[in-house]
Amino acid sequence: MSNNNLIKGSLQTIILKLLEENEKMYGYEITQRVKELTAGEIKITEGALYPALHKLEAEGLLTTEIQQVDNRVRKYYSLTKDGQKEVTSKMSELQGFVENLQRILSPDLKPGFNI
Amino acid sequence: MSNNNLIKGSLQTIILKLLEENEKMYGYEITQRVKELTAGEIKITEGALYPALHKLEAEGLLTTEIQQVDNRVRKYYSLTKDGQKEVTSKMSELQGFVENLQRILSPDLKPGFNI
DNA sequence: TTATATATTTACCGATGCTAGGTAATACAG
DNA sequence: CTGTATTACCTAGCATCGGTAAATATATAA
Repeated sequence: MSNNNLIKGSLQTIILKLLEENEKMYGYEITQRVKELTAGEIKITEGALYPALHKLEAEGLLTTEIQQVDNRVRKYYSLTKDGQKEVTSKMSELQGFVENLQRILSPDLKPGFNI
Repeated sequence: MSNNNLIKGSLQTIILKLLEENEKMYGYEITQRVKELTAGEIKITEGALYPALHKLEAEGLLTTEIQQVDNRVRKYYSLTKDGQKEVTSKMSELQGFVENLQRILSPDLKPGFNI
């Protein structure tokens, strides 16, 4: 689905942040939301997403809850307390990185930046 | 030197952009410049930098020129014409990515963004 | 002489995401 | 009724990218 080699390292942050905003999402929903938000420019592949979700769950940052919808099983993910802390941490890490990237790539301007 | 897993995919862009600005740089110089610009927060490791430089050279985006400085060999890199085109391309790609990241991670604000 | 800074190189490793396939139910078109 | 698309999840194996750590070599300071 995606040929974007830049996502590396930010997928976890994306997942966590979306779950911070939505409280409860299932995998497929996440892929669709990201597609929507970026007008189809970033597509999270299932091969990347599901292993990432499982890893975050194994780390105790997410919990799951299975729901039956039209005879179809849906697995909802939501943040644990550790997960909530981690969002903040990951977000500021990413913000810091983008700021540094800016310092390297745009030597002229050094304004405040928020993400 | 670095534990930043976010650089993935942007190292080439960093190298190319620095060479666009400086016209001629050697490897060690690049690591030091990045360190300076980011107050030591981003450190390009040699194990990442030199292979990347060799790859860019093999792709015809960079050319090299050896200089003797104090009995020490220094390998200067500079952009080829293809390299100059590639900087523009890579920069807008990265900018586009950061914009998309913003749309995902900061659902509130959608201002113009430059990098 | 030992450590530090400059300067380049490379073999091997680890993390992360992608490809491509499987499973399964629903819905719609031919 | 069959094929295709959509929804929804999972995973083995691969590819890419950067990091670790070591080697090599010179100069300089402690």
